[in-house]
Amino acid sequence: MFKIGDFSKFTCVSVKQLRHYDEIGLLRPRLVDPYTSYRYYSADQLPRLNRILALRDLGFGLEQIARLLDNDLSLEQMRGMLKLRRAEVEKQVRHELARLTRIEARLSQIEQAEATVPPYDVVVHAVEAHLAAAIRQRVDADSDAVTHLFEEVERFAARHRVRAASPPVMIYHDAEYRDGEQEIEVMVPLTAAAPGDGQVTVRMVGGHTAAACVIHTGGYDQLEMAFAALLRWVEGNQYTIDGPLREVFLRFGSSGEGYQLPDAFLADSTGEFVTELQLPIKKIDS
Amino acid sequence: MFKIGDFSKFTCVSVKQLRHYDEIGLLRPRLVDPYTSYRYYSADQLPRLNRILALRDLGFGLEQIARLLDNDLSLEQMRGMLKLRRAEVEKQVRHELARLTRIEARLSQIEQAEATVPPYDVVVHAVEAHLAAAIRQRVDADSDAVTHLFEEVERFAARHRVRAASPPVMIYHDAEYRDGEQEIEVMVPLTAAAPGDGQVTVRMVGGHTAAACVIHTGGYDQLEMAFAALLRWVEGNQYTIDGPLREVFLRFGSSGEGYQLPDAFLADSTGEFVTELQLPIKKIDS
DNA sequence: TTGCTCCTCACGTCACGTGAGGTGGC
DNA sequence: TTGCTCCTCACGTCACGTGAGGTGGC
Repeated sequence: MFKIGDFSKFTCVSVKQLRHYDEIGLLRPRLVDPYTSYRYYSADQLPRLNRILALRDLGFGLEQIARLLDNDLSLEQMRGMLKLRRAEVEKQVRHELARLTRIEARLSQIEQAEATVPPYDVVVHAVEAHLAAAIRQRVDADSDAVTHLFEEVERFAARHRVRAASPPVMIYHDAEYRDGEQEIEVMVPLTAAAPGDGQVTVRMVGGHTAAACVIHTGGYDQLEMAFAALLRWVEGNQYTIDGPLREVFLRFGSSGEGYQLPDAFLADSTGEFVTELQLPIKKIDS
Repeated sequence: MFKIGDFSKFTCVSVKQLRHYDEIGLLRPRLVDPYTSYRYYSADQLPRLNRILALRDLGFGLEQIARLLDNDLSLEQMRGMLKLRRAEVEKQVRHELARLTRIEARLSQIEQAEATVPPYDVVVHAVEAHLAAAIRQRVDADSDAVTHLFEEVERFAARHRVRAASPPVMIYHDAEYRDGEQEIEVMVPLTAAAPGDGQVTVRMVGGHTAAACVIHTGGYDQLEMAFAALLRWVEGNQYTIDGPLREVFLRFGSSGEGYQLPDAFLADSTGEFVTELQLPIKKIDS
């Protein structure tokens, strides 16, 4: 029989750890002195402790280990648990490797002089499907024509009283980005369906499980830089493009911002334009 | 300006997360209504939020991110942080890969019929250096000669009143394991130095930063199985042997157990022998 | 007697998730 | 008025580490 300190010393398991295992019932001391509450461990308990440590080293949680030890399950079950664990660890490794790639990408961004341009932070998030009033057309994306199209869909939504409190969106349906005239779709989100007319279509706009996104602040003439950063990120991180580019107009002046608050809160109404670029992506090889 | 729910929705950041970032001062809402305590966020804040999310995805902690954002440091500093982070993630990956190897080893142990033999749980821990009274000799490790040698060092330690409360140890100095006569060293730990005599040497026994260890319960004639399991584990997990095998006699009958408690606590004195095998190891390629 | 070891609370960790219980705006 | 959204506590997570404050054994 060993006092906790000795047992701790030659097992290389901290006293606190042993007490913790006692507390959760994972490894009870063979004997506890009723007067002093001193814990006494027997050499018999070493195999169990070692089994606990070995399973912990495989990444099992203590509660799970308790079940593994006490139900003493069949080899087949044990094999199942191990394979599950293996899958989890493999996933973890993939995750950390992807993280490494992101870090490398960021480092090389610093190495290159591009660090002197405003830095863009690329973030991956989902894009929800939603109902929208939309107009799709071939126009010059830089022209006033786009503004007119937005006015049209906004008028449509206002007329039917179905404008949802989310920002307007523009989708670039051509694979390539900006070269004069191209196929774009302007739209505003709706709270409920309304009958379309000759110009405006009401449709569900599909979502994406993952899109690489950047926020661009300032005029639209510099959106190209944001898009370039987005493309570099997507390539550098082993993704491939999986859908048309979306532009979300988070702030674009005071007009048409039905989803904004009353004047009292328009503290930032004089600020610059804020636009999010969303590029649907998927992992290469999956 | 957006209410927290809307801001949450199109950033794909949970409301609770935004409140948390507010609480720790990482991302304060542009405006908080003094009457309702409602939080209002501005589109201006999206770049900062995206920066937070991007850094978090690289694995930085929130407190660290706060420092990175508010001190806005030089490119050189940022590069240093990233390289540090990269090193940590690489370490993490190596750790998870080693874990994968251990899981694989355990799986293949199950696949082979060896699973029917008593399962040994191999654990890696340090072996402390310590002072000991020792006798080193070429003898047959299975013979009574070993017992006599232990009696001798125990007598020596008792005579000088320097016996430490740790179990006796035997070291196999030959590279190979058990084949009749070999070079072994028996020893008991001491609390203080004492002058050696013709037979007994007093010396510091070196420690090891890592040893693969198994607990064997039962007679010594089956220790070979434990050793075999140890060797398989060491090979299967890409380690190489880095020192002589050690046998620690954690329980070996009631005699000579000066580190045990009075009779009242000898509840397990009739139990089987308990022995730990310790094989110093190091990682291949490091 | 003095260290040394042991004990039991109790709190901290990290980034939120999950209710409980209550209020403001359409 | 009824939902819906927002608010503030407060507790839980996971495997312990770190004191604080006190006691038993040589």
